[in-house]
This record gives sequence, structure tokens and C-alpha cells, in this order.
Amino acid sequence: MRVSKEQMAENRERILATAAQLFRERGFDGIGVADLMKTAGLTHGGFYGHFASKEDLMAQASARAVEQICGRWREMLEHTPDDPRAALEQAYLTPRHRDAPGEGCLMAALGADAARQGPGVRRAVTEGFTKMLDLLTAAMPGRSKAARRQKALADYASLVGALVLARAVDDAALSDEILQAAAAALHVSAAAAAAPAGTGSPAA
Amino acid sequence: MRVSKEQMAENRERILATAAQLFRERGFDGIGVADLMKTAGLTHGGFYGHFASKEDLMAQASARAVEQICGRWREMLEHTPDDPRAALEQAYLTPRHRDAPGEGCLMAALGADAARQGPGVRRAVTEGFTKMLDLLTAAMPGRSKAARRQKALADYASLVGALVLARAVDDAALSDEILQAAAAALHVSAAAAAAPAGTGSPAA
DNA sequence: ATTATCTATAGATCTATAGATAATGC
DNA sequence: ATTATCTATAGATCTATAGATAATGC
Repeated sequence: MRVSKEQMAENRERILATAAQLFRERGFDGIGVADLMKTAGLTHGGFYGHFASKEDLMAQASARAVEQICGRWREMLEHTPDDPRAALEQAYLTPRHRDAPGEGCLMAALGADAARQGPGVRRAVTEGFTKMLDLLTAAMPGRSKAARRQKALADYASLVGALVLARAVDDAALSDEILQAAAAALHVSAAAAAAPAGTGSPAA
Repeated sequence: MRVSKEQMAENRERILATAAQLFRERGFDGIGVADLMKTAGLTHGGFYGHFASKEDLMAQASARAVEQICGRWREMLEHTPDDPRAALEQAYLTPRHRDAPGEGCLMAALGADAARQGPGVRRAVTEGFTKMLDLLTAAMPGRSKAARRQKALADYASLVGALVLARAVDDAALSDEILQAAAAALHVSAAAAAAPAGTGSPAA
């Protein structure tokens, strides 16, 4: 049953990646350790050789999700030097992002959940939020750093709220309307009403 | 053990009120039927004489929370005829509201959770959201109804996102900063940095 | 020999139900 | 007699651990 050190590291990565997706899709309480390990192709008991507890995994999976998101954000900032803020915010407010929470923004998927978790999870989520905020601040136009940060905070709140609301309602037209209203207020062109069967990852 | 019809109706109301608070404080999965009934002063088994299932209660408690919120919103609209929008949004973005989720906005506390629930809960949450949106639209200045509604949607997204983020982070200064940045973007004066030990209910 | 994983299970908790109990309301 | 509530429990699920297993790596 024992595997090589490389294989073990790979297993650990797969557990983390699986958790980062499933927690965002189903909430911290929506997926158990046994199901999670099964999805990762391992058995229940092996989990505790990799992580101290489920809460430990929740914290590390949150950090992992932030890394994925920041990686995609950095790519956008490099590929759209003219108006990176608009590109990022427009991509955030797409039906594609709304419909793929498992690959999307940590704060929209788990922010409300995180507020009810223990110190380890809240610390990881706060650090992750700060990293994402710094990237958005860097993409923000404006004179002073303070003004850019304030605008980034306000814009981030608009993005997260619009996505939370768009996912909560069961009316597709109303959901699209929420995304479009937020886009209009942020002065980026409205997201398409239906998600095209395009390639690539969602934008958050 | 049997109680009068009036007492039974009162018990049912107490279960609903308790659920509307505890679900918002701890999430739909954060409180069980047994603990909920204990808090309401009843025993576990009696629950199913009042509600068909926990999910049934989740839907009805969401509707109940919306009624509470809309009642407070209507009061504000009547008491601040000059600029009801600013009054409502300013009150929403206070530390008091952030620190009292059990009495606060349904969408900020349970919006992300609701997206993962069954049709009954999603329907109730969507209907509640529509009611709150209509009140905010009525408080919004603007020429056309469509323009007021679009602005209300965008503002509501900002409010919900700011509250979700302010609750998620474990850094008090950062949390206050989020509320203040959202208030500034909405052109309402920033919320006080610390919640005064005042009277009355939170504003959402 | 060490150790990563697996099997099996302990102990707690959760939703829901069955049957007993006792107070209401005819 | 009816019925709202209570007691007790079924059955499922959850986190975590103990001990067995078998492959790695000295």
C-alpha cells in the first residue's frame, strides 16, 4: 500500500486541488472527508497522514484556491496592459464564472461560510483576500495608492456581492440582470446573457 | 403535553423566529433541528408537527427573515423622506449590522448557502430578494423605473459584497476599511469605526 | 525497518419517525 | 376523542483513530 515520496506528494496535491474545488462548489460543510478522498482516488483513513484535521485542509485549500485565482489574475494584468481593471472585472461578472464556482472566486463561494469558521480558516481567507485585493489595487487607475486601494475595495465588494446574488436566485433572467447591472455600475460592458461553450477557465 | 391552539401557534412562531436568527448566524448546516428546538424551548420530536422537514423550515425561515428586514426598511423609507436611499445604505454598512448577522440581511448571511440548497429554499430566497430589491428601487432616485431598478441592483450587490467581505476577514481594521470604502463608493458617509453600545436593531 | 495507505470501527451528531403521554375541546 | 408534545430510537453520516498491510528506501 505504501507509495513513493513523489507519489505521496502528488496525492497530497490532488487532495488539495479536489478540496479547493469541492469546498467552493458545496461549501465547507457540503463535502465530507470520506467523499473528498474518494473523489481524489484514495481511501478515507489515509487523509490524516496528509492533514491534521478537516479544518487544516479547509485553511490550506482556501490558500490553494487563492493561488489559482491570483495566477489567472496576473495573466490578465499582463495581457491587457491598457485597461486591466476593466478586463478583470468584466471577466468576473460573466455567466461562466457564476456557473463554475469550483474554479471561481474564493470570497464569493466561501466568504460567508468563512466568517463562521475557526481562526485557522479565517486567517487563511484573510491573507488570501489581501493578496487578491493587492492585485486588484495594482490594476486600478488613480493618483495615490490610497485612492486605488479604496476603489479596489469598493469594486471587489461589488463583484463579490453581484456573484453571490446571481448564484442565489433561481431565475436565470434575474441572475443575468444582476451581473449586467453590476457591470454597468462599474463601467464595463455587460456580460453576455448566456455562457458560450468556449474554452479556457472562468475568469475569477 | 398537549397545548392550546393559541399556544401551538405561538410555539410555531417561536420556532420560526429562532430559526430565522440561528440560520443567519450559523448557516443552514450550522444548526440542527434538535438544538434549534431546544433554543425555542421545545423538544426535538415536536418539530415535525409544525414543519414537513428541515428544508421546509429553511424556506419559511428565509421568508420570515425577509419580512423582518422589509419591515425595518419600510420604516426607514417613511422616516427619511429626503434621501431614503442614503439612510438605508449607510445603516446597512455599519459595524452594528456586520456584528449582528442573526438580525441582518438574508442575502449577505445566507445567499451563498442558498445557491446550494433545494428548489424550495431557492424559491423563497429569490422571492425575498425581489421584495427587498423592490423596496430599494422605490428608495432610489432617478428618472425611469428601469434606471432606478438597475441602480438598486448594483447598489444591493455592493452592500451584500461589502458585508460578506467585512464578516469574512479576521482583521478588525481591514473589516472597517471595507465598510468605509463601500460607503464612499456609494456616496454615503462612512460608517463609524466602532459600534456604539446604542439601542435598537441593526439596520439591514 | 520505515511508512503511506487501507480496513474497520469508535463515538458523536443529524434528520426523521413511532409510540406514549396528557391536556384541549367537543 | 382528538391531538400537540415528549421520549426513545432507527438509520444514516461525520470526524478521527487504531491496527493491518505492503511497498519504499536505507
